[in-house]
Amino acid sequence: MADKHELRDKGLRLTPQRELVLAAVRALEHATPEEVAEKVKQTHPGINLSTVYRNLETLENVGLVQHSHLGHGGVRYHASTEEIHAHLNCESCGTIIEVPIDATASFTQSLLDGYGFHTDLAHLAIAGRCETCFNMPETFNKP
Amino acid sequence: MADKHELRDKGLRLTPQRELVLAAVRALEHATPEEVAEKVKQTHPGINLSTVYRNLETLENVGLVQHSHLGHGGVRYHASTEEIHAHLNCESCGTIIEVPIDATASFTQSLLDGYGFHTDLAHLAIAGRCETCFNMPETFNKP
DNA sequence: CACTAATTGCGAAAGATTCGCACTTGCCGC
DNA sequence: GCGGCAAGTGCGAATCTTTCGCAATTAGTG
Ligand SMILES: [Mn+2]
Ligand SMILES: [Mn+2]
Ligand SMILES: [Zn+2]
Ligand SMILES: [Zn+2]
Repeated sequence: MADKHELRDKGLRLTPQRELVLAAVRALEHATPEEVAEKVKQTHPGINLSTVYRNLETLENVGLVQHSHLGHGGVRYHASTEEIHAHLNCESCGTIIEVPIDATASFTQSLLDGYGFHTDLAHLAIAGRCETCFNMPETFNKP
Repeated sequence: MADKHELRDKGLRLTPQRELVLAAVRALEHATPEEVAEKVKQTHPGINLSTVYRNLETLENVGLVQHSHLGHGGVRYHASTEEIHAHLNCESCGTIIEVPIDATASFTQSLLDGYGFHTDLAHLAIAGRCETCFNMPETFNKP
């Protein structure tokens, strides 16, 4: 559960909705706002989807959660942790593989050297096919 | 402009709308369906947005255009060329830097070796900040 | 030129996210 | 503890983007 103080410490009011949204993001890993709402409804059935959206934005502003774009679907939220990671998103089965950011360091460095580009690999996923799906071409969903 | 035969050669009917959509994608580079429609309207004001969407899909199915996701905004289409490229998308100013795919080969190889993941860097952009925007923090648009 | 299937235009529908606004509630000071 | 007020919530409507159904049009074929 969300520690009572971490929200207050960020200057946020402590509401049941806000606590539950944060807890849901932590529990679900890479959840859409819709999925977060679904989870929160288990404990607080009356919560409104707007409230979920607003709290996700608020929690992101204070750094407790982050969003990323995994591809066709909508935005997904995950809890901020000390270990930043990139997402490898299989476009056939939707599996997400997390890659520690230092496994990508030489690549991002080369983009900096070659193009002056400061890469944020956490924000957008890297698309592709996982091993399993790659070996079953008939399952290829159109990206 | 679009060569009359290339559409027929793909088994597609040659309609003014279809030709103009293809020409617009080629002229615009990384355009949204909306932008494509806007461009086509200069020559063919009556074109319907649905027709643009349908033609983009059709042209993609025969390989003449491709879409990619640059981030928050919607899908963008560009003409298929022999040189596949990844997109570096500056989240502040929207600039897109194209990176030849072989500049990314050692990275994608490392994802294959480490995770069995077959990467398609053309489909989703790589987010970050261009040199200019990186040096003017006040311009940071929220991603 | 006539026929048929593909394509188009149009309006409505669907899905995702945002907004306006009146009502409620957490929090601060007294 | 209590009151006041700004922050937060619920609700419904508005937006924005993309898709669909269907009747009318049109490209391609012979
Ligand atoms: Mn896609
Ligand atoms: Mn984003
Ligand atoms: Zn997969
Ligand atoms: Zn920039």
